[in-house]
Amino acid sequence: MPKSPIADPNEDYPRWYQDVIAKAGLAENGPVRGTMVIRPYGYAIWERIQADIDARIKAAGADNVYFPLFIPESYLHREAEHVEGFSPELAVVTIAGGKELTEPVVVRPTSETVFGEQMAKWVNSYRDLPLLLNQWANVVRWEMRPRLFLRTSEFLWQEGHTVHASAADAAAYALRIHHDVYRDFLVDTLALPVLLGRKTAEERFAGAINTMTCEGVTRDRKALQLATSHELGQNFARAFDITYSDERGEVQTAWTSSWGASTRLVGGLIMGHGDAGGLRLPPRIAPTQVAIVVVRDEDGAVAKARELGDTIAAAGFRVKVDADVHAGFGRRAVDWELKGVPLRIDLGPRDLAAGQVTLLRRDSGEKSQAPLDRAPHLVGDLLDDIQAAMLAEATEFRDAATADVGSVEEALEAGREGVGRIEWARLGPEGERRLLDDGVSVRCIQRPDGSVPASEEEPDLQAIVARAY
RNA sequence: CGGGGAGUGGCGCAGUCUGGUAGCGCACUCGGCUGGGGGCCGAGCGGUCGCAGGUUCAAAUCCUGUCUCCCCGACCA
Repeated sequence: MPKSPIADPNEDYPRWYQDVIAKAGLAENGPVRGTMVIRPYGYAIWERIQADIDARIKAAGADNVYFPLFIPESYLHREAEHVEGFSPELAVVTIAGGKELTEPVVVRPTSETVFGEQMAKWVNSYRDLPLLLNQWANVVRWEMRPRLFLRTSEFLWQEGHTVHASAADAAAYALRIHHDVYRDFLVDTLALPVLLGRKTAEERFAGAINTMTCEGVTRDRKALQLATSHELGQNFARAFDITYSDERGEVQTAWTSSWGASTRLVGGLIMGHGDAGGLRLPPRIAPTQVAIVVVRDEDGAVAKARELGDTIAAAGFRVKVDADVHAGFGRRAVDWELKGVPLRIDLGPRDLAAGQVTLLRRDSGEKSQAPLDRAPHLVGDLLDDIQAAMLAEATEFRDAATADVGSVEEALEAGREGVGRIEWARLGPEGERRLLDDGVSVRCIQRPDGSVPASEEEPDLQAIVARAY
């Protein structure tokens, strides 16, 4: 057995993560610290993530728009908590066109303020509500400790911004997005089981009255925030004067929400499913679902492989034929494994002689044979199986990493090792601060059944605690 | 900002202490042998040693200055 091209995840998880990104060709560091060059394979994954989330957002009734990258610095200052939260990580342009600007311009770290300013103009009557907008954009948050995909100074994301006539409408919509867009996408498409819940005051978005989160669990047993939805109350509506006339002609202040998910999702995918062999992609997100590998160019193997590839592609699957025989079989086998392609179909001399193909699942490593002419019909079921098995495995892993505990000290211990679950009433804000001193945070608060509570005051709430990325 | 390290072919590094023909692995190119899990042999391409100044017959190596990056601690999708 030759040495693995990547670090052992059990020995050095951070290095394993970097190795996977490099060897699978996902991304590289950009020339400026904290920036990221996303390579074709990584971007292909992001494009599929985008397409899926975008469809769900549209199904929830929001329309896409594009707002500017540059925001007047004064906008940020209009909402006190918002500036305070974002000031440390702002990139500010003070010189442009060779001249000092009279008012500095910030590179958007998020767009609540510009949206607020504009939406105030577009909302006049209760008939204009709800106003449901979304944009796909890049944002900049100057980070001290960047990590590819997980935390980069510039990242790509989607940010939704909505205006509603009542607190209840805004809350309901934010929750709807949380469930129908984020949770469903994460579970059904990325096969990542998530913990849903409310953020504590400590962890809440700057300017929000409530933040809801989807937390994933990585293979090194840390929590990773994968998507958030915020009820902004009337904080931004007041700051930007978003008002409307109601049915009786009385002027009312509106309620807003915002919600986002970023390129961090790619990091979540890597850390949620990857193994010692590299990346493992769930079939629904994999840019290439099936790789047909020609072992040797003999007896018309290449032509057979192409024919098989065409048949499978015609059935609607994303397939690539690897006829790059000069590279040697081992090299290519390892490469497809590193890239996490869910299903490999090998076509070698032995297969051809027997009129069969060799099937290899990336999720389990399981190898099997099937008649050549049957292969195309097996692909669909196999990919479905793999998708389901990956979700099941990840769920099992998460549950095994989770411990129910009864005291703050136990919660600290559990949170250091993996995920701890403790009654929120028992932990409380004091316990939360105690955990923070040792690098463990409350990832979210949830109901006993795992659903999102409507308020922190509900009885029997559970706090999920862990170390976080 | 505090503490620690590093700048040498595309990537990863040795050489620096003790100045004297710039090296190794990977990748790349060509040829051959191989071929069901990163295969082997041979031949090549490729570097003003971060930058500036100084010492010296001679500097990757010594001196001075300067810039940059990485790691560890305090913020974060």
